[in-house]
Amino acid sequence: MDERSLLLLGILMVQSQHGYQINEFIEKNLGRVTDMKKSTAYATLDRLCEAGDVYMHAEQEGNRPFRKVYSITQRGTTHFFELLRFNLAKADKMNFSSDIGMMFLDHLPYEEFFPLLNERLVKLHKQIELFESTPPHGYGLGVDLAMEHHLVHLKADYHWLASVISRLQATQAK
Amino acid sequence: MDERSLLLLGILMVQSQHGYQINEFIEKNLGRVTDMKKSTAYATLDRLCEAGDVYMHAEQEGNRPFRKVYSITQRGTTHFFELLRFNLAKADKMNFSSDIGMMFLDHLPYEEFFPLLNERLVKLHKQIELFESTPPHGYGLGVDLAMEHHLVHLKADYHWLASVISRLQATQAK
DNA sequence: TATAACATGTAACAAGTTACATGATTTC
DNA sequence: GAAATCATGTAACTTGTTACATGTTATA
Repeated sequence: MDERSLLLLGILMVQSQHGYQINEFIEKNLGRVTDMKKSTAYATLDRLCEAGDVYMHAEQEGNRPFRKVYSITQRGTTHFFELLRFNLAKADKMNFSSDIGMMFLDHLPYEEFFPLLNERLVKLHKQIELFESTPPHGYGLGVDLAMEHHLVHLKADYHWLASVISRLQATQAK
Repeated sequence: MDERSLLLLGILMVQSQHGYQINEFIEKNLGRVTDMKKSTAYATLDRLCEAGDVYMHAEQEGNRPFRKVYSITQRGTTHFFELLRFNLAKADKMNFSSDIGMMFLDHLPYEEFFPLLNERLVKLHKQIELFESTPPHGYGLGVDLAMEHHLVHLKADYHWLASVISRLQATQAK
């Protein structure tokens, strides 16, 4: 919703782009930061257009498929800064869907939940490796910080889970 | 969706309860773990009923408003364990809406973003304090672990943000 | 000549939220 | 007698996803 708009407006703050281009940029570079899908982006761009935050004009080079090029308007720029300020001052509400399962851990015997948690630990480890093997984009300080933020939480999650597993193991050993 | 069902089934694994009771339990004790709203719970209970995971019977004590008491069925129990195993083995996909804003930090001058990030830091601090001032529930190992998990991420977020602020300050000072 | 990449969308669906509606009973 | 608590919902809306539809051009 608001974050989707902020994302699109922010991308258009750099330069005018057409929808496909925007979607590609998101897919290739921001897959970790957002999960917005293409059709959502197209629809949101439409909404921003209607709201006057963004201005669209069609372009066509030769016989290539036509494109809708979006540019941010003055109004959109103002809106962007509003959304940005709000977003930066806001503390994320974090809720982790895995906490739901965690709460009911007690219903499974050790032999059951131990391999399950280990499976999760391995998945987290792979995500971290993937992250660390990817070089920084160089799209600017902000983007790098966002990536760093993500990594911090991945690692926190990993270490916590590892500690849970070893504590549970210790309890079991008694 | 699946987590909502898991949550409700898990609550009913302990004992049969009526909707209001379930909602109250969630509101009072699990507000940190889930953001499910009352009407969603009622609707989900209906769906679980239709699916045969849960069995409903109406009760009325004297003249008090009637209640729908839900009990988990054999099928529901099986389903609960399926959902639980899947949930425990799963790594959360984490995306933080605040990362969107972070990415565009560069668009604001230091004098602007510094107080905004500080405002966020204060909010995080308050959340952590609130968390730590609340005694553990004693609803079991799993619930305590889920709370601990939440706190771990809050603290990771806090420390990261503090480090970002001091690094940005250092850059600025040059 | 097939298929990947370019470029846009729509329609149907699913999930969840908000705000409202209802009505009894206990408490102040 | 008013307000809070008990107990349930429904209808309208928002948001987002999935899967499909369309047609061109470069590449293998």
